[in-house]
Amino acid sequence: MSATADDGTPARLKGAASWLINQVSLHSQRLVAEGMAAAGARGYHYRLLAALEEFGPASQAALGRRTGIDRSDVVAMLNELSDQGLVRRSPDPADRRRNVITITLEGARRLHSLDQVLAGIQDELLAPLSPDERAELVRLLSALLAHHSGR
Amino acid sequence: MSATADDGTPARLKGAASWLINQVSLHSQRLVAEGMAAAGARGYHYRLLAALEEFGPASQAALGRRTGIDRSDVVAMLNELSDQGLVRRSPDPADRRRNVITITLEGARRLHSLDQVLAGIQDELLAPLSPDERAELVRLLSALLAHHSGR
DNA sequence: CAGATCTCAGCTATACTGAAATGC
DNA sequence: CGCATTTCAGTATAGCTGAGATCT
Repeated sequence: MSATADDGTPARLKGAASWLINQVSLHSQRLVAEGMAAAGARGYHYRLLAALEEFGPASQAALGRRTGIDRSDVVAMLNELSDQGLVRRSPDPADRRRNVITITLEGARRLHSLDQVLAGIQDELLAPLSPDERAELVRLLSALLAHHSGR
Repeated sequence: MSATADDGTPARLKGAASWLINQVSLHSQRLVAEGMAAAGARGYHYRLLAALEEFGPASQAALGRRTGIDRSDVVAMLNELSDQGLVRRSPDPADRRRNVITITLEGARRLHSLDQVLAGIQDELLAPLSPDERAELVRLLSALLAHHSGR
């Protein structure tokens, strides 16, 4: 008798899209977390820096909306980023409730180096798929995300 | 000027498979958690009941391997399931380190009702996709999972 | 002795909630 | 006044680690 290393997965789970997505997401999150950690960053940092470079200086609330990061976590992440000199936080003269967050030169440099890290992660994550299959996967997932985030 | 309800997502993120998978997984997890909670259960409960019905009575360690649930969490989940009378925990006479976990009649009944719940969830999750697209998505995700779990 | 099993206590990261302080 | 923004404190969950007790 004795078990082989892996006992096999219940058929019900192997056929369920929800199970598959969650399991693959686990591997994906691990790859991102490890890759970012090796570069001294986090997934959240990348999201925020990307939003800042693409859309320019913004309030914390706008950043949260764009990146899907909770207002509360935006505060903590910007503390870390500004401690590292990657962003600047200054009061908005036009609306004194707000802070204007600006990406620094060093922040942009860091973002571009993280771009390389993330590209490597995509390649590792999608390794078994052909270019056509990768594009198809992105298309299908985008359709799901659009449907569920526009609720 | 002025922001619309949604500020848009950075292009870098929209094109990254890792981001898409994680975002869709978030919706998926929410749907599963809500559906199971409405039926008085949890995702972990379904996984364990499914493994027990498909492979028969098993030790806790084997259950953990089959369902991807940590040994430590298996303990807590089986406490809940046996409190509800859905499984029975008895010492293994052949190996006194082990417990033999058996699904009860009521456990099997519960599993079948959760099958219906989960089918509804798949349908909601994959709503915007055609049957062919759903099959293709499952195929692509299965390939990714096979690649990354066989490391 | 090494190694497997079950259990408990506790940790980390992600995502989120509630409420206060401030300003529009 | 209602509403938005920033901040802090705290919650929930999943996944995981370490260690002890027991047994093969």
